[in-house]
Amino acid sequence: MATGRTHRPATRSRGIPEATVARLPLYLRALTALSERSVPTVSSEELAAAAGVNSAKLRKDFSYLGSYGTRGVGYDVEYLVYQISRELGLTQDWPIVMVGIGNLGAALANYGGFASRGFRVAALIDADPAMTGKSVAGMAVQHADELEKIIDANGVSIGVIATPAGAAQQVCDRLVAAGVTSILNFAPTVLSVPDGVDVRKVDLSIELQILAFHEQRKAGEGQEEDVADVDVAGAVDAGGSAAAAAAATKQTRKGPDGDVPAVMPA
Amino acid sequence: MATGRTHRPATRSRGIPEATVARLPLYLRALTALSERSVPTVSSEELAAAAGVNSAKLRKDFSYLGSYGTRGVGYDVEYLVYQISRELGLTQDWPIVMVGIGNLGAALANYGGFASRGFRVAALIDADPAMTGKSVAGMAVQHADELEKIIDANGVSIGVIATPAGAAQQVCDRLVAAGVTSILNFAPTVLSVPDGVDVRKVDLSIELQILAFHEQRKAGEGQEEDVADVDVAGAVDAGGSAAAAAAATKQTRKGPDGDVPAVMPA
DNA sequence: CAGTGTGAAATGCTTCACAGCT
DNA sequence: AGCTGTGAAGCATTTCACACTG
Repeated sequence: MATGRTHRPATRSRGIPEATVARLPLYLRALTALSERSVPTVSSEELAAAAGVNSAKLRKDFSYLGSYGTRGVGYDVEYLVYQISRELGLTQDWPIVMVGIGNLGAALANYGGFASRGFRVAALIDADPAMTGKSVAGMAVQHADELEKIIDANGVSIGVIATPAGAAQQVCDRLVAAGVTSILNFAPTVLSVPDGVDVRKVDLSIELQILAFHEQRKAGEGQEEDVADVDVAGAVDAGGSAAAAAAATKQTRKGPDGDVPAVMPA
Repeated sequence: MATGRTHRPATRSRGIPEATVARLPLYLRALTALSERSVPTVSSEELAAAAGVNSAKLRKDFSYLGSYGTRGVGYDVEYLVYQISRELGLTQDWPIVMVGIGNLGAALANYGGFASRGFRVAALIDADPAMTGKSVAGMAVQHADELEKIIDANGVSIGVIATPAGAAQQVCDRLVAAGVTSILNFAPTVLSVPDGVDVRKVDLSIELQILAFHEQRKAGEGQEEDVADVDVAGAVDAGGSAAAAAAATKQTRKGPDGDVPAVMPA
């Protein structure tokens, strides 16, 4: 009890690991699918396969929520759906505002996944007066001036930012000042927020870059040691940045661990 | 997932932790911004702040790449941009195909962040014949029939799936069969792929659900023990699922650790 | 039995703190 | 003097393996 932790007193039992929380929506989705097919129960093995994780992890995850299974049988689908929904806070209604109704914002507004899970788009907001009044996803876009009023009137505590990077921090500040305490950020910027405000970010290009890293590595399979220049898919070089090449010469760079100095224009 | 022999014994020096790889794009973004402002060098402290991480972590991350800094001074911005780009594989050109040009697909096609970082959209593909030939982001949408041909002709190894959930696995299979080995999946489904193919997923509603979890918890701040029903922002209950309530009664549920049975319709 | 729930071991990641270089 | 680079300590997460239960 009273685990003298600095971040979050976590009374006693409410210590659900962040990694587990991040997987609950996944389980929920798999369970919802089963529920729609009227499957009454699942084993940890089956559900884990459907959610794309391993079964030991799933059982451990569920153990943080309580003992919701039946030994020798498995889990009751409907019951688990309810428990996880409740744990995630989806049994209540979450009004959200979306700021920045460009291509991405419109796509998000049209995205069905929100409404189906307790989220309700209370307003679409854009700073461009030309957008005001336009209908997106069956909803009139409102001007940024209305932001505070809308947040207040609807008791909004979650905001979604889909503006260009340059506007994001400013929008964020206004959201926070108006009472929003959770932000989902699609703009490619680091947002700074006061303590007590949560920010999660989704950066589309970051994901691709991570894939590129692994993809590049695949090409260099088989033999290592000679990291020289394995060229993938016919693309040889494309010389990243000329300035970088210049800067490179003035430094005593050292490869990974005394390895080859890597491909670099002398 | 059967970790066959895929999971890299790390020949010796090439053991860059996954967590580090995931942060490299972040550093790169911060560095690019500095570079544009013609800042010549940064300290780990400054760069860490710009990237939103702590400086010890950043230094440790960089140490996996090599010794690219100068003690007493910091890191040369241009040089580091180059090194990270190279490590991520961004000094080469990555042709990608995007499948599913709905709202989200169009948003992605228009998203500037790709082109700026070595990625080149080789083709936009949609299964709907009505979309064929339409121009999106200055590019003609092509029909799904062309998929294999396009992948082959362009040497595409990265695919982006932005189709509805129902079509995703099928599209995925075709991509893989045609030679794609990295997939970025926006459809809310678990994709199964053969060994050697990487999948990363972005699920918009999952992120919101995680925020909701933390948001819900904030409301219960101050006193614990009585988890009864702290109502947030005026939203009282909204009784999740009637079916779940029914299912609930037939089970000897046990709260987190013998805690209150939680709010639940008798 | 079959399948959950969970201590305990293994692995991975972050943070500390300081030696060592410029 | 200042700041990087890194062992070692501290946490968090995953995996193992098996006692326990319906």
